Amino acid sequence: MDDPLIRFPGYALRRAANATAAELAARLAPLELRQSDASLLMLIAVNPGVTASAVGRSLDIQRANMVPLLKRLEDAGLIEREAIDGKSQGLSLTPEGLRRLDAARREIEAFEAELLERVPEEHRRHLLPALNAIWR
Amino acid sequence: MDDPLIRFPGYALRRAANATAAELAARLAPLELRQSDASLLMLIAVNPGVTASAVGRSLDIQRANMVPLLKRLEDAGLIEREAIDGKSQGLSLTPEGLRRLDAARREIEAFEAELLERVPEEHRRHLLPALNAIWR
DNA sequence: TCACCTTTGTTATCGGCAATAGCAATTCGA
DNA sequence: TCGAATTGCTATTGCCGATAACAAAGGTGA
Repeated sequence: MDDPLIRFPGYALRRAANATAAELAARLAPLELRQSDASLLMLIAVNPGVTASAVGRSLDIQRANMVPLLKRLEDAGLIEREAIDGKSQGLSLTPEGLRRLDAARREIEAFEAELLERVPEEHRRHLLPALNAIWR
Repeated sequence: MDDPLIRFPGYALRRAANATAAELAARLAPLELRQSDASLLMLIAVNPGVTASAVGRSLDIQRANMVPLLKRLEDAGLIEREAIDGKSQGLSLTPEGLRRLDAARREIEAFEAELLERVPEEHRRHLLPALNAIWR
């Protein structure tokens, strides 16, 4: 059937994001991690002691939505929280969190490589800068 | 803070899609349309009499999820359903649906133009083909 | 120092989108 | 014609994100 939508970059963006989200989710599912979990672990790993709200700001996750996320990661024994002052809490990975992140990183690298392979060579180097220009 | 994620096309894809989805939603909200509504109307407009499941296949919306979507559009007086045979139903726009679609189309065109303007000229023409290669 | 504004973490709730499982009715095809 | 596939549907679930409101703590300027 005739599809007038395929000429819209915005539509293509939505479809591409949906498709890849499903694939990444499938890759991370065996590790019992969701995409947001993985990004959180990555960010905490390179910024140990970072505050919850700072991570949220960087990932554009609102404070309110960070709560269940962090709780799950903590319950799973992947992160630790330590009071910085009476108000803020510093986040860090547990050894198990680090192990899980290593596994996740392998999946993510494979996923990203596969994603890039799908786009024709002539367009490949333009993808990241174009996407970043849209939201950064 | 240090962000190791920005080098991942998959992450950029997710962020870009989220950002633009919010913008488009804001543009369509005054028309009381959601993104999925608008794409549905567009598809029905150029394929009058098309079947519900065919639209769903084209947009990758499962049959089960089409039901509330179509019901809302019908309740709003934007589409009509007509039995084709005992099993399928043909979809078409009402006059009001056509008017609403015209308004939506203006918003969408403006949104898409604005989106494209954001990406630097050298990358611009690569965006659509690159995205389509990812999901098509 | 004190009053005020901001930040942080939290609860509770909602909306949009997509997925799964299962069902009844109908149509299609070998 | 009979089994398989298709269609529309109900019900439920999960993920992600948004909003509103709150208490407690920190930061700041007069």
